[in-house]
Parts: sequence; C-alpha cells; structure tokens
Amino acid sequence: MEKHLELFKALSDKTRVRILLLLMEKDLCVCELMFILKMEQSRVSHQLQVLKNVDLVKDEREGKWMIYSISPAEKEMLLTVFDKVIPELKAAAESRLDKKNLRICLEKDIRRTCSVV
Amino acid sequence: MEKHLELFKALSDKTRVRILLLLMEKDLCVCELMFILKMEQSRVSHQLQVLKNVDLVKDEREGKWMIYSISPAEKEMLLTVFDKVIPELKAAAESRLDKKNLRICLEKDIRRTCSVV
DNA sequence: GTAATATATGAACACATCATCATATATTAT
DNA sequence: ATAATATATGATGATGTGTTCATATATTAC
Repeated sequence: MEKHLELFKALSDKTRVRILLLLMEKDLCVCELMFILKMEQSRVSHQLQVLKNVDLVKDEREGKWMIYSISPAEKEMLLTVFDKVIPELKAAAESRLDKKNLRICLEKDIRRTCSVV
Repeated sequence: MEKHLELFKALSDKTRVRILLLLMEKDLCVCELMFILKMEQSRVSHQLQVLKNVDLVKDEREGKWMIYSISPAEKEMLLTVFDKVIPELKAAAESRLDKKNLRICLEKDIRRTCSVV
C-alpha cells in the first residue's frame, strides 16, 4: 500500500508539482527549470531526484545537459490528476507565472546561454 | 496553490487512506474505525481531525457517537482518485482486510457493544 | 592535458508529521 | 447528582522532509 501512496507524497510538495506541470508541457534541463522557477540548482536537482525515485520523471543525458521528462506511462495518470482531481491548480498564480517564464525561457534559449554558477 | 496540495498531503498517509476507503463504503463512528483498523482511539481521532481540516470528511453527533462521513462534494473526486489514479490500492492487503473487518464490525454491531477504555 | 559548464550529492539544520500517553469534554445511564 | 461511555485534544518524542551550503562528478571547450 505504501508504494502507491508515494505518488501522493510526491505530489504534496509545491515545487515538485510546479516541475511536473512544466514537464507536462516540455522536456527541460535543470538550468531551464532554475530559470523558470527562480530557484537555485541544488534545490531543483534534489526535487528532481525525488520525482525520479517514484518514477514520475526520467532523465536522459544530452551532452552537458540532463533532460528531464515525464515517463509516458505516467503522463496520462497525471493528466487525470491535474484535470479531474484538482483542476483549480492550473489556475493558481504560480502555475500561470511558470507558464509565462517557460515561454520566455524558450525564446531566450536559456539552455544554451545560462551560466549556472 | 498550497491549499489544493493539502489534498495530496492528506492522501499520503496510509491510515488516512484506509479510513477514507472505509468511509466510502459506510458512515462510521470512531469505535467502529478502531475495531476495523485495530488502532487505538487517539490515533484514529487525530487522523480524523486531519481529514476534517481539509474538508475530506465531516462529523455529526449522534448521541454518544460522532459519526464520520465523506462530504458528498468530495466523494466523486475520491472515486476518481481511487479508481482512476491508483486503482491498485483497493487490491492491497490492508484494504482487503479492512473490508472484511468492516463486515464483521457490522455483523457484531460494534457501535453498541464496544467498550473503548 | 586544464578550465569551464551542468548537474549530482552529502551534511547540517529547521521544521513538519505521526504515534503515544495523559487528560479533558460531552453524552447517556443510574 | 455520580459513574460510565465515546471522543477530543494537548504534550512529548521519534522520525521524516525540504532547503541550503559545500563539494564531487561528468561533459565540453580550449
């Protein structure tokens, strides 16, 4: 039983939900998430590991970058969660701002230009 | 955003999920839950307060007993969660045992006969 | 090779959560 | 009234969680 409840534990943190909502839109690297969320590197990385440990996301190296994405099998489940269970979430201020920053991130090609440290 | 994430926090504890799965079947008092879950009174009561604080359950006094039930508005949402999001949960050992104990609880009319302390 | 970039990871700390114990409150029975 | 029953609640302690800081690792650029 605990195994299945890990999903809810993973979904009960704001930072992690923001990351998931973003990865539903587009595969992203850590520095892109840092730019969008305005959070420091280790904070983003740690939360990504939590999501990875419960198989909500997977990572794949692409040169210097680790690209995070949502496991296809989990994508449909998360759609149900975000659309049917807590539809209000997407309207939350943070979510709207993140979407906006995601657009800016892509326009500015942050993946190539960001200087992390 | 945090407000909506409280749902997941509430759903991330095994005891609380077991209580919710039971209340989906039938409105129950504390001593009935104690009998079914084989847990002590204050443990059940504390968790019920957590569920009440996030409006997942409501209580109603009926003589000596406090009858707990799932708010009608939340019942449909929880059906989605338990059937669509984590359907495996209902097959878990604890869930099966709880259902069995629920039947025994009703047969034995525990609400009238249980002696708590 | 070395330096720079991108990310991962361990340690430490503050804070939250859960179970237990003790006690308080509310209702009913006498 | 008092006693018994059913439940709520506060305090404590153990354990878990999230953030930060420091450092390690992996890849690329030179």
